[in-house]
Amino acid sequence: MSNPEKEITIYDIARHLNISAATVSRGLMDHPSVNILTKQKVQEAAQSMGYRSNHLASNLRKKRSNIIGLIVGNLDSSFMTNIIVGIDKVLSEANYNLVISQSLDNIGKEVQIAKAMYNNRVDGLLVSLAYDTENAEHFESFVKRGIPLVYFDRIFPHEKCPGVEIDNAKAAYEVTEHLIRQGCRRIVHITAYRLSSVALDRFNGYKQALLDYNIPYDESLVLYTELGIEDGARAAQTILNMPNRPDGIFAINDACAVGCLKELRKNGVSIPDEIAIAGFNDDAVADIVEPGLTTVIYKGYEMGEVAAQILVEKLNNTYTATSGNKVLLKSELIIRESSLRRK
Amino acid sequence: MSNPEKEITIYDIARHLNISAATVSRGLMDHPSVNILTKQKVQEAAQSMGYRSNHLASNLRKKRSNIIGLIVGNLDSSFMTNIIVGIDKVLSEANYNLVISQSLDNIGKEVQIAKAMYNNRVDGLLVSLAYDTENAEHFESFVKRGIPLVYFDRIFPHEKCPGVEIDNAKAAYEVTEHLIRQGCRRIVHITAYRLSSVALDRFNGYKQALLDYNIPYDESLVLYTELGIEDGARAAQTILNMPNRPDGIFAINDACAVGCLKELRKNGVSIPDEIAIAGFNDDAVADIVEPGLTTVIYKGYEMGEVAAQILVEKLNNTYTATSGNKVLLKSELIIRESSLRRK
DNA sequence: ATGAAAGCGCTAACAG
DNA sequence: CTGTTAGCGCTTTCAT
Repeated sequence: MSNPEKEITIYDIARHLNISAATVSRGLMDHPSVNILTKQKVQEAAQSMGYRSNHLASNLRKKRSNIIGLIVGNLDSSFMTNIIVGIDKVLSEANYNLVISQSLDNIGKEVQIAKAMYNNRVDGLLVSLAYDTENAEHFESFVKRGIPLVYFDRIFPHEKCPGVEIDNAKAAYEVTEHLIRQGCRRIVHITAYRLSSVALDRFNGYKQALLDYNIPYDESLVLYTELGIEDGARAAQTILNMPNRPDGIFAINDACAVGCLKELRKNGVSIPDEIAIAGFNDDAVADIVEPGLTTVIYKGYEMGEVAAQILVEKLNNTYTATSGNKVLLKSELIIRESSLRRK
Repeated sequence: MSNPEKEITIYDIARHLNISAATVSRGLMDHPSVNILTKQKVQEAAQSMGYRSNHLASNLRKKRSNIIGLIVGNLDSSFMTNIIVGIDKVLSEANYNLVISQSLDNIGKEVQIAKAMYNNRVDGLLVSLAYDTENAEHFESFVKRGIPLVYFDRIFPHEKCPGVEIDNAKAAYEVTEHLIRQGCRRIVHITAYRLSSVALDRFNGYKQALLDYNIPYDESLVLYTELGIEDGARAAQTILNMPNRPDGIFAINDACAVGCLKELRKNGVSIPDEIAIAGFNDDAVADIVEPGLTTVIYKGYEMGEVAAQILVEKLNNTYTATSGNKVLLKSELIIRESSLRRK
């Protein structure tokens, strides 16, 4: 079973062509100082002899793995799919391999993955943190070794690690403003149990909008949850039991918003007339649920591309930090029926 | 920037302990013929000196990349997420790295990915084919070189390549049977434009159920689509224009079923009373749409685990083929309101 | 139970 | 422009 045709090496080509292996190597990698004719001969021979380069050997020699690690909370969204497509495009053009792991939004798993990637000698790292990650000590080993690390979406502010994200505060401000303009005065904010930078920024956007529109901030209207569909349903119960029932809800993700919306309707609440609802992310469910969920969309593809591009630049030492080491991408409010009141 | 502490090698440990590098190597990999005391010393030294093994070097020596390639149509589903978790569990225990690529259900991209993985010298391959892949010639190079390949979910029957899937025909039979028992007599079947093995099996299950229940098979009730949400909506239009309107729909995926369901309702069709609908996969949307979509669920985690396990066994040469080289996993019909008629 | 030595296939000084 | 040479860090005969 295990004797397929022998692998061809540069030595075989060298012998065949009566030149040195070094020249073959140079010819293959298109080194400038090789005669164009020799180059041609080498490349033709490689082709016809069925040569494929041995990355293991060249990587060992160059002390690089050519592998980029990607750590995300969860792969299960079209947003993340698009991010990966963007990343993949940039990295494959730059000849890197992508090793993907999902932390399942579990900080313990994230630590473990980081360690594994460190031992596997990835050349660089792209990370979107787990929901409940509050510090980034488990990534310090990379920073210390000078292995570049770029955060995206769920970032951790760090002097050495650029972050690509949207302006969460601004987007959240716009969502809240929209609800206010629809007439909402008591707006519940459903956020994460532990305030990541993303959650915090959105929280601040929410508060700022209230402030600007002279609506008092009411602490009792902020609900801290795990952000799953069921958590949304649970939040709905809490809301139903509130003495002074709110007239608007802004959840920081769609799953939670949808769970909440469905539960409220099940209990006879009219959406958006009694309570208007908005989410965040534009997951597939946002357009499927009835009524359609108002939400914030942002382009994963672009985010992946930008993050990967920065990483490649860091790997090539051509990266020049932007101010604050952050890149902000555009996002957009999508208004659907869950928040649109007929005047 | 790039002078972090020097990497420790087995030679450093050897020197430190006044033994040979060979012994260190053996000690580190727990070789039986090494004195237990020496082993301890080696492992302690490795620990305290901050050693991490260099996979690049050992891989070169062992002529293995330690990388498994995973090719899927699309990462965007909780089903696929679970598959990957299952795969990841088995492979990381077996000390393999996972490189993931998505073909975006595009056969051209799939061919390109296969070639890249071949050149990157993956040790093995796990593949779920793109929707429109009709042959597997682009994987023959792997077979020829004796690189093990295991298909899952969307498989291509091949003597050398085991496939892990569910009993699609049986599941489709059960869906159709359920619709028939709800009183449906004219059941539309929405399937893929190109009949993959998965689509074909489901198609056959559908036909068999009709046969068993003495319902004539009507070719005009079979709709060939691209299976997206919008394609479902388009299918709904086709159905609305049918002279003799059907009373049941069985789509082979949920996205398409949901698109169809929403469009029918928009046109005033009562679901399930006028038309009952069922899908396949239990995507998140199936439980969000109203009415809830009847569908087929199967455990991705298990499928990933089994496929990866088989691959590992093939890599260790301990795999013994099952009959027909196929493994069938369980699936289950989930009945929701989209097909449940009150009697 | 341990060591010496060779070599996996490639790249990068250095020399010419 | 090309060749020589020396490793990258590890594993593995073959000795001892």
